[in-house]
Amino acid sequence: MFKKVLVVEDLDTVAYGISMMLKQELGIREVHSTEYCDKAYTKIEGELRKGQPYDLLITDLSFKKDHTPLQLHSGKELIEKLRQKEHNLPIIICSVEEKPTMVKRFIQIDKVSAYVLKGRNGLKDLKEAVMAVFKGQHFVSNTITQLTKGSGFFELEDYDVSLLSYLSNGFSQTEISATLSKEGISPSSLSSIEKRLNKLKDILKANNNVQLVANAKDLGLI
Amino acid sequence: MFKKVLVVEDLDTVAYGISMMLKQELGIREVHSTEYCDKAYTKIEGELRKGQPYDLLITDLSFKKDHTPLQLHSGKELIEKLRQKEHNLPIIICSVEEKPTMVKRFIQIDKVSAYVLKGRNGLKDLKEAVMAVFKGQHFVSNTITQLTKGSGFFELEDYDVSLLSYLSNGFSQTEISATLSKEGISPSSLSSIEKRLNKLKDILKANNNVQLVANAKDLGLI
DNA sequence: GTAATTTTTACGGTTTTCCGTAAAAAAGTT
DNA sequence: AACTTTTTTACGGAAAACCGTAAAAATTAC
Repeated sequence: MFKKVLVVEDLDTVAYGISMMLKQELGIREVHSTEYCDKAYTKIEGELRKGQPYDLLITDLSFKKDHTPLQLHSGKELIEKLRQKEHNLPIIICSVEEKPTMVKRFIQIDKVSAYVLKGRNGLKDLKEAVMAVFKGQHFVSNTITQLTKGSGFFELEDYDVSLLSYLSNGFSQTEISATLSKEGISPSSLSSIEKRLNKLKDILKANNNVQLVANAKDLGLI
Repeated sequence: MFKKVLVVEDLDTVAYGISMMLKQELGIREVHSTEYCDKAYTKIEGELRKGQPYDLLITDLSFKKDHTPLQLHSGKELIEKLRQKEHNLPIIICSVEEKPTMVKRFIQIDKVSAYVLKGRNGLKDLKEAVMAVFKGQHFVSNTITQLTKGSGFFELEDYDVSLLSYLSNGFSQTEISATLSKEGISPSSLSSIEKRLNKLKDILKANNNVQLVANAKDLGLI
């Protein structure tokens, strides 16, 4: 089994739970944990230089902002920086996000070994994942593989979410159009934005932009 | 210290972490946990009938939906049903939501003893909360009390909240005016409604109705 | 009871959203 | 290459939101 594992997770409750499981149920002796991606990166580099590198990285994706200034704001950025700097240790992502396309991306491009969905079986899945990865195998939580098959579920693109986000921040449609075209993001015309928003109103069953944003908030999309 | 505690939490990682902490650090012998609010309710009732009631309830607020049909969909509903049925055991909420008005509501109306924010200090806070509640005191995580103090915490009238609520349900200002005058609620004129909404936009720092509703959602006003 | 103040309502003008239609551009097919 | 389909953009009119001003009504003060 792995001997030295780093857990990156901002919720201390979760970090504690994972660490305990790794130690008690998998008998891993050295389990370190940190609440920030920046610290995680320096730790990984540091231990490597000491000649005592980590065997495995388990990381969350989203981290709450607080008042410490950071370079790396998400698990995604941490992973990308690690791979960019040729750190090849196996990585397990442990997150509540269940977007199939993202998961695929992580596994194919960033060579992530496993994707565990935090949920009713999160910890059991993680245990399985660690064992699988130790054998050189991959692991993805069931609920996600199910999602990739049944495509009846609606999934919004980042573009749509950003529109909703702009709206919720008080931008008018005209202002959104101007902002997008300034940033070279397409489509950017007022007309296209209206069309997208109409599609979203249809999906989220809203009569107007106000209700649209309200419903999006309720669903946790923004 | 409490002797018999029920933890209601859908993420097994979190449930595991909390349970371990309660047992190991606070020496609580009987720690049960469940992933559904419905089960939580029946357990509480059941143990009470057996004459071995729980001393304390620790519950999350939001639960992921899966394919088991449920009566109680959230911690809020569980708590309300318990109080309605005269279950007076102390309750600690442990959630990621940090909406000041909600927290106040829980403490004042539902007689919740503590509100712990899941975050970098979630587990430490929870430990403190349990000890405080055992002494008959209240506990609210720091980050939340900061929010209630800092940058103006406003008490809105029911009228204002109902306006926001109408908006979030897709009503136009004209429709709201018509509805209010039909129900004999004053003021009901379009002009007055505009004026109120302008005041609200001022208070909640919003440029337009869309942002207004978004911000109101963030604060848990609606 | 009258004056002063506040609240509610009314109205006009400008901007933005909302909604349909349609052209222009891009992407995909054969 | 020619055609079809999809995506993006353009435009015009109606509805709604936005913003200022001001009259009417209700409250309060004296």
